[in-house]
Amino acid sequence: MATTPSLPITQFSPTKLRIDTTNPLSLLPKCTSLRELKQIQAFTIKTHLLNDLNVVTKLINFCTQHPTTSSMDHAQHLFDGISEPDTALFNTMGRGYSRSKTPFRAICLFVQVLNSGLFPDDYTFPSLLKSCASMGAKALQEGKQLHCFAIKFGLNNNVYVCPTLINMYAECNDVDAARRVFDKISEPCVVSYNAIITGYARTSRPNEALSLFRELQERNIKPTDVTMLSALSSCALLGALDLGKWIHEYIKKYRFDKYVKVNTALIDMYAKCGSLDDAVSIFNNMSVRDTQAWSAMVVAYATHGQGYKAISMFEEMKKAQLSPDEITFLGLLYACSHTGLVEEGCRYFYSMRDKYGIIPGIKHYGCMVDLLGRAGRLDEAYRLIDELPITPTPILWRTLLSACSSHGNLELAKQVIERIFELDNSHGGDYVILSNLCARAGSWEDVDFFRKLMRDRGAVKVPGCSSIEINNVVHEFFSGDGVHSVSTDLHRALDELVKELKMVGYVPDTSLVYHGDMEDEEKEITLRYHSEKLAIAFGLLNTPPGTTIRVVKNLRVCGDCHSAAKLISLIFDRQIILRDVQRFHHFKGGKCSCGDFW
DNA sequence: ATAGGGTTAG
Repeated sequence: MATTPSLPITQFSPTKLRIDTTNPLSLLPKCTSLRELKQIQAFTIKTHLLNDLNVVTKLINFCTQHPTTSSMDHAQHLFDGISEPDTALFNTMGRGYSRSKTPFRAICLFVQVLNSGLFPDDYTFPSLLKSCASMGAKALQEGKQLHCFAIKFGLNNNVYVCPTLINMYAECNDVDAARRVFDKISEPCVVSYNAIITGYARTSRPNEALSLFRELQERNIKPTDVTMLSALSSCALLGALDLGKWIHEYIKKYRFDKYVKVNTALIDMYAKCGSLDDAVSIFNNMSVRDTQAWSAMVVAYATHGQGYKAISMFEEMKKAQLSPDEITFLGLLYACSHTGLVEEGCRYFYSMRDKYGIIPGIKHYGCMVDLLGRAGRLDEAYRLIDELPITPTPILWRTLLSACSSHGNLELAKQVIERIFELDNSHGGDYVILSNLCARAGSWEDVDFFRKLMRDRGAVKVPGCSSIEINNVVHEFFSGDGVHSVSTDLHRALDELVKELKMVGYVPDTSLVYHGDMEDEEKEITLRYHSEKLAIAFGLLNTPPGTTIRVVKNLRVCGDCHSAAKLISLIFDRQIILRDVQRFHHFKGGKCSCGDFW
């Protein structure tokens, strides 16, 4: 492979290049390395220019463009040599700190600016606010103080400061504050729109994101590639396939498909909206694919239950000379755990650090707990969490709790729920799992104990909700809708449906119903009006025969609904694609893509 | 010398 030879020192000789020796800075645009910069700097010393603030600022700016440890050290050295820096110099140095991911230093520098009696200007705030944003919620206080200073110096309405303010609040987990800043702008530009739309998309508020996306179009403001990313991610959150397709058309029309990131967001949107085929075709048509695009495909195959394809994507990616990142590994480990490939999963987990130098994060450990737990290696999973180098989250224990539940291990489940309660006792779902486990073991006193505990602590279970999009309208159904109200056409249709299912061998699994003191018939009705059954029945009634039914559920699919969906796909010859909170289930011809392993 | 960014366990 040919490498670009580094420029020989002589090339910087002013006589050979006939360069104005009084202006060594004219060499800066051609400068490509820190070594060359130091040579230019040598000239500035010769010509007594190194005390010129403007010159030093330019040298420092060069060092901070693509910061490395040595270039930042050099910038610091240059900065320290100046006795009376001006605002511009402070700004440049501060931006360097922000870029080199040392946000705290950037903020300390701002304090120096104020103490020196200098005035911050419109260049001062963007990088400082970005520093706060990069630290997340823990920097909200600092961010608010900077906001106050921006107001004090009359810069809060500046066209460059506004979007960073919005972004800072959004990244520091206060999207509503971000919105208040946005709403005060009289004529928001597309960057401010992007900042707030992205904030909503990232905090799982897709409806607000999309309504601002519509507002932007009504105002005839031209969206950018960044707008497309957030709009697509909102569709992905909602599972809104039709809207996603519309945005895809829009992207093609305005040529946003030349951006790799937009294509990656399209892959993710199609995968999350249940159309794996479309995701694959976007990927196949991409001319340039980066690590992120490959990762999106690994995740897509994994969540659709095609573990082996996810793994082969990973192998092909390596052949394409791209290195996996932490997200690629999440997808890969996820694929292994949902396909039951325990040994492979462990091997990949260890190779992360040993071969690729990626330190496993809390989510990777989560995958490992799931992997071992599903395989019934519950004690190993428990030990893994207990010996974690990082503080476990309740989610990690909850993963193990659901493994205990599927393996019927009440003893361990009781230990695990204690560990969960140490961290969070407000999650109704945990009590329900325990109480159901106790019911299955016939331990009715324990059932009452956990039910009472849940009531006393005011812990609530999120109600199950399933939605289905038909002709651009999203219909939502809640679990138990109609159990106590007058029956409608939908309920009558569902009653008929259950009769038909029973004829082909369906037996309602009432052991999954939580309310222990109900009569069996009552339990069966509760089960019958589960949100996913209501949504599927609605889809059967309102779409032409043979159409695929796509349902999105907010929780994990219930076991009884899963059996029912398999039978429905068989007797009505319909494909049903159900997205639950963690994965996809493709029902076809009486079978599910998850192989009943979820 | 100035802004906004997709993929993330259950």
